Amino acid sequence: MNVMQEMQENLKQAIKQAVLDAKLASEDEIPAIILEQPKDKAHGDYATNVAMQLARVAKKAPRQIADEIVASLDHSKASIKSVDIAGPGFINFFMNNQYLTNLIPTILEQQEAYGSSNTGNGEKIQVEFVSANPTGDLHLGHARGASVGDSLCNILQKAGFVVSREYYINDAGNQINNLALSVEARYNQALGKDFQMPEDGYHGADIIGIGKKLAEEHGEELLNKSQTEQHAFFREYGLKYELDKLAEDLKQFRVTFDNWFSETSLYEEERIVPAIELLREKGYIYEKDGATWFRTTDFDDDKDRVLVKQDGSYTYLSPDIAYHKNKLDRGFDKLINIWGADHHGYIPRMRAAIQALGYDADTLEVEIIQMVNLFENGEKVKMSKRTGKAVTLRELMEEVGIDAIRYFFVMRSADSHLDFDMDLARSQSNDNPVYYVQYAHARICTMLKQAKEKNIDYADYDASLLQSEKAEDLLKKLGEFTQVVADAAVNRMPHRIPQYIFDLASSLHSFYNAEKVINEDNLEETKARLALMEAVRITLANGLQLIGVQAPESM
RNA sequence: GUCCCAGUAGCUCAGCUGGAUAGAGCAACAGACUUCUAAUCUGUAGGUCGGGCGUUCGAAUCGCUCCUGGGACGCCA
Repeated sequence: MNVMQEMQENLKQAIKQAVLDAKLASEDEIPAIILEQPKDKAHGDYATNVAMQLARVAKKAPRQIADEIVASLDHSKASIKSVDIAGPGFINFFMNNQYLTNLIPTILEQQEAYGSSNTGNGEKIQVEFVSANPTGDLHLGHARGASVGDSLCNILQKAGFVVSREYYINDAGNQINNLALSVEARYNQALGKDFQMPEDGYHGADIIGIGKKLAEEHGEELLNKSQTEQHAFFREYGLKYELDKLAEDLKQFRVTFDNWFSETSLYEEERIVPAIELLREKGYIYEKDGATWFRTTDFDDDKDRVLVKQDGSYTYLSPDIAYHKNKLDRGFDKLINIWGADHHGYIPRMRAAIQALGYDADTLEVEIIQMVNLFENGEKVKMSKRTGKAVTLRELMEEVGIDAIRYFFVMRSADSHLDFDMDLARSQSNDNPVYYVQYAHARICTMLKQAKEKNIDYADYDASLLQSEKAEDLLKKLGEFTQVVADAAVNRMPHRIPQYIFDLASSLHSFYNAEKVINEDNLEETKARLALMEAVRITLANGLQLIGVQAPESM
């Protein structure tokens, strides 16, 4: 627990005690004390609505209850400076902000670790994200999933969860046959032959590239192989090429995985039949119309689902059940899947599987990432996988830059549709929020560098000299960081982080414009301010790290 | 037809486990660089929180209903 949380906890305890002392309610009638930070500073540092909540229990008017609570309150215990009663019955607390200065030594000592907590208590969470089919380039939707997924993982780790990042490779289904056929077609075309693309072929530029590469490396020699050999070759070659490219693009995007899980391995290790048989033993399987069905309607799905088709092959759900069983067998407490919005209809049957396997439905959480619309020159850019015209992550990284992409995708809540404005993301101007935050970091670096050049060592700073309103705003903001990270983790809301660091950067810029940090006529104050600046720098850098954005030392 | 997401300032969005006068960025307007980076700051203006009904001390937030936009409803993956 850091100084902020400790102080809030003390305050809550003091309020609770006051309620008891005033005999307004019994121990178990008291609701959880909620402290909020009022938007208006005139309403104090913290406020509680407990008097209103108790109105019914105590059968008194909220304001009268508030009066009685305040009268019983032990001011000395919780760094309370003064108390007000306002509005319909809010109790506003003005804190003795001396405690805030304790934050600076804490932050300077913890460095990269500042913001971490044990909120997750070591809970083991597996996060599966991106998992794009290895049949083409990553596009905007995947980029959003990658940004959100990776950031969420970072945040969870910082909040004390144990995280494993996983990518599920769909390398077994029909789409891989189509990939092989597409590669074959592009290879033949590259040799100048008239060769039609298959019906459900992949039209991306990457596959044309594979065809060309094969034509250069092998000439026409591949055509001498048998049909089966050719198909197997194109399949393996295409798959490897696509996977290497996916991993490379993601790595460049600063996203790496602990595990790449192959769907084919489920077949090779014969995990699918046992998974289905397990469900059969539990009575959730039946045969109808020559197919094998999973009775998902036992668990809130609107219709039952086929596992084995009439022709004996599996539907997509079968390996997926085996896969999730495997995940659970690996001992994770919680599974988080990050899916595109077009898969949301798939959630009920997957949760049914989790429950049929004997786990709580909420062992599996699915975070849905809503659609991304791309705008350029004020117009919506059409995206189509079929024609291969989609804007790829790679193109985007080259044109816009990784920092801006990652910031843009994480700054909005994932369940909102997102309009990605190419021109704004590309612009190196003050319209672009990512630069605003980075600039704050760079500004601090410049100040610290200049202090060093002037041989000002602030190791013996006295933080109690930071008494101005702007400095106090900054300190309060700094103190919130740990809680913000914990909330973002628990509620799976990575977008809280960009919001927070934007606010922190704003407080920094405001402070910077109001007060000169380096003032050689007042060394003591300078030292205190330099220490404050370093604390802000560390916090900004830690926040940026969580969302995979760089913290430049100069701009 | 059923289900999911969204509808908040001119634009893009926060706020949604119910709380005080609904916030931010951009755009608009007025100011601030002999000063540690003006990629900044200070201020002004801008709203029937899609509509209606309900729940209660109190609703952008919860419930019902309707409207609008997007998506999903395969023995595809």
